[in-house]
Amino acid sequence: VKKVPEGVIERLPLYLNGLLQLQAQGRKTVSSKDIGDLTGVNPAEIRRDLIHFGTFGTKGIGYPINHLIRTIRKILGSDHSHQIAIVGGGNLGSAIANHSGWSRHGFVVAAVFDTDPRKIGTVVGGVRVSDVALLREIAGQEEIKIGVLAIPAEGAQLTAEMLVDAGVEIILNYTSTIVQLPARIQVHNSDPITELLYTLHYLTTTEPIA
Amino acid sequence: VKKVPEGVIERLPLYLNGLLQLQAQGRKTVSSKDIGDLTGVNPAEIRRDLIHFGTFGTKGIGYPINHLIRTIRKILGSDHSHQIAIVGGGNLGSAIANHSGWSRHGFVVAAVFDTDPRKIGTVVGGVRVSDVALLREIAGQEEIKIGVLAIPAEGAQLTAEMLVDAGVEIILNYTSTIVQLPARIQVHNSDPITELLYTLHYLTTTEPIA
DNA sequence: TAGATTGTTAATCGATTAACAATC
DNA sequence: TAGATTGTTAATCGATTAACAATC
Repeated sequence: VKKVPEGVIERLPLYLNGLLQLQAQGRKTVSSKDIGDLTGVNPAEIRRDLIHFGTFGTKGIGYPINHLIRTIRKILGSDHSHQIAIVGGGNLGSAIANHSGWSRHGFVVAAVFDTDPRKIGTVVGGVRVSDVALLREIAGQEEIKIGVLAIPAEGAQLTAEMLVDAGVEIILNYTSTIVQLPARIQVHNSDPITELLYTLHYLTTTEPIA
Repeated sequence: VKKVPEGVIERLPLYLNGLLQLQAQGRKTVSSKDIGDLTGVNPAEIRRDLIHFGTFGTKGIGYPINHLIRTIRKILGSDHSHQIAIVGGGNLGSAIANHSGWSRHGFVVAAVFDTDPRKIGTVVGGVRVSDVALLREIAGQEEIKIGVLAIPAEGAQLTAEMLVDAGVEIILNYTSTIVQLPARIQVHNSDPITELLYTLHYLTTTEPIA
């Protein structure tokens, strides 16, 4: 097994989404061109990406869709289940917890935490909200490796550290705070403002502020 | 002016966040090493990135923080205001509308849309929720160029097309649907599940499913 | 057989990193 | 002067794309 570039792994979920969409349409076979049309990725790049993991295609025909989906899931690790914890039971945390797609990809929302006594004990996304003070204990018990930060920016650093203490290895950060954590922890920043900022540069109508 | 690689533009918002954090701490000057420590980007890369836009640094000293922040804002286009529309007034839409950081970066939440008659007319994030049927009219009036999809996956494609019809050029898509739009439209996918999927591959504990 | 599409090679392109002279 | 840090060059590395023989 050779080293697989990070870029390849980043594109696999995109391919998976596209394949699931095509599968739902009843397709049995897909070509790299089909996937390319749907995802915007160059077909040659898709073929090159897939070869890292073996040869599943048939010349002249394409790829068997079910087999390809299974294979990508195995590569990504979404063929078995992963527990996640959501910190923050407000609008954002609720929206994430109620997302309908988790189970389809093997994720289980195992815990939701908040500091607000009025929220603790209520049910969000089918899970009872727990006090953040119990984070370490519960996250340990439930073998949670993935944490979602859906809280105000101020508490991000401290809460991220608590998650790491509890054994979490992947953090999805919805705040604009840049959290400082050990290098082994994967932090994915998903703040809408930061995500939109870089797109502004490509606005065609760069209206001058007269 | 030479062509600036996309990667550079993508990193600028990250630098900006880091700089704002350091500015809040009272710093007047920063080195590329400071920014690198905070953002995880190689200092040499930061210096190379900045040179695309001119030379603002002083050898032996570093960069004047206020000037650098102003410059990055100008490059990105966040030095003047941009109206955004949020489609979906549920938990996710509300969370996004209520985000405290919009105004700090020149964004104005100008409209929130929903299809649910019970939501239309209520106030979310300081904005009255409008019927999606009025999307085209209102988005045109308000000169909205940025739309956020905070709705169930099923409606994503159709709603995205409505946004484009109304003149929107940038779409932040929180659904897992891959939307098909003209190439000139910038779509940024921010579905939490898709974002988490690729991180799984790097989980240290790749527990086999015995 | 003719058309389609893979797997693979070759060519290009851009991004990353290290290193260091210039200079505050 | 000594230490720090930029701007810039050079070397490396990986990603992208086009092209095509192989083959269903």
